[in-house]
Amino acid sequence: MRLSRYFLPTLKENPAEAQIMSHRLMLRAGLMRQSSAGIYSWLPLGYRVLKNIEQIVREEQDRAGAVELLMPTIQSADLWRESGRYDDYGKEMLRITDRHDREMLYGPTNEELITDIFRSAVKSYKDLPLNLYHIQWKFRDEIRPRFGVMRGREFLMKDAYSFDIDKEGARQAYNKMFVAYLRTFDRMGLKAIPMAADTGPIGGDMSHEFIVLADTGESEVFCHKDLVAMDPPDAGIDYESDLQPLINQRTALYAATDELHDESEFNKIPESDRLTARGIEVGHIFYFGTKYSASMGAVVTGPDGKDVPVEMGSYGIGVSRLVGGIVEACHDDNGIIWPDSVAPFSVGLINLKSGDTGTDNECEAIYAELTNRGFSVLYDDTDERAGAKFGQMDLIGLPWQLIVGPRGLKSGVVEVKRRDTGKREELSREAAMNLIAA
RNA sequence: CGGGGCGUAGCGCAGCCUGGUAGCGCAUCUGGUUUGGGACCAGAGGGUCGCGUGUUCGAAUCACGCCGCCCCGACCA
Repeated sequence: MRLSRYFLPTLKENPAEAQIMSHRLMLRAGLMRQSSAGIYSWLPLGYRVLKNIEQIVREEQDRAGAVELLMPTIQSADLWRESGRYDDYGKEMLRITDRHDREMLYGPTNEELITDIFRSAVKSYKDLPLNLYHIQWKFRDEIRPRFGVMRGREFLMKDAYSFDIDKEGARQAYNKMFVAYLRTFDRMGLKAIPMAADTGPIGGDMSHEFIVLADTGESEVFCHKDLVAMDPPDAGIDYESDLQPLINQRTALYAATDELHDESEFNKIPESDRLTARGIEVGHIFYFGTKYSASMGAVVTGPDGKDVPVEMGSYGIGVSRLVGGIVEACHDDNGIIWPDSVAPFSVGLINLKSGDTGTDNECEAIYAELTNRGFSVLYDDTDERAGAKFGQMDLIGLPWQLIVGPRGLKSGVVEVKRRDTGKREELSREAAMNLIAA
């Protein structure tokens, strides 16, 4: 993409309304714009990041055996009356009426809808286990939206719903999602730590929040240091095998958010292994048994010929929140530092003297070859000053910067810079491209 | 919803107290000089001062009402 033909409205100054770093950087780097409180437009650069994150989430859900579908944003109130939540949900639910005065709502979550789909189509235990998910916009009329996309009212969420014949099956479904989440967040360059969460009336140990460590996170978290160092499960992991030992290994060590923090338990950890930090909740998984299947009549016939309500769980990932979460965790004084896997472009190509035949030709050649090799390149072909180009490129945080100027060309080199380490090298064109490709 | 703050050019702000021709920096446009870390000179464009009502000869400025946005609390991916 040529910057001169792109739409990338960056800002040199901090917008007054943005208080935390990720919000400021997202506005300044031209990723998104606020359209009203808690509601954002995604600009081209931010939309690319959002899509990249969404795709990683999708790939890991698919790998774990979940099946993607798409449910609507607008739902009928009738289903919510069946589950009893139409009244319970309160003002957080955006309620609307259509032209015939039918009561509708903008979905804040989809348990009712998925249960309805399930019950109308699945009748036998032989069709289980089943895990259905979608990635769709949700609306929750938060009392106070804040921190940009970290707590918007409209947000993109992946929500998966598992259906099993019994509790053992539900546990395996839960464990699959647990493992998938570890992999998902790791692929985005995040350290996400599973922490026990309140299980509500169901009880048990099957609810976890996944918390990304970031200095400006919303909640304070306490955990054993070793949890941070653990490697994610391998891509080749067999999701049909018994995952419980792996889960046990991840949940044995102390980890809690401030709500569930137990100071005396925490103090049993040797002091040097204690970690107190701040975190952002990016995922939440839980098992809720037959809460919806019982009230909504989602039953399957078991091997004994008797109908039983299905055991369910739900598994959320805040996709749009993750954009903010990643920026919050990955930035420096000069701007964002995207992890390679979610970066909007992998290479920023800077022509230091646009209009100069030498640098123009060199950049065109590099641009063409990198593109041919499958890299996404943002080519700054504008006639801005060098300083402005460098500043903007650091701000938007692409992993690689390739800098082409007349000075280097004289000696046959271009400069390659890694955004995360700041390391620069002067290399021949070919060597530079090989370095990026490696 | 309770408490606090803000709304003046695309962005950041001054002016308001003490009413009298709407300002500054950045950005934008034109011409020129520049060009390796957010340039310089000269010129130009851009505003129903959030909206409404009132007070007044006269309102960005005073009063009342409304709307929007931000921050602190309860809620959450």
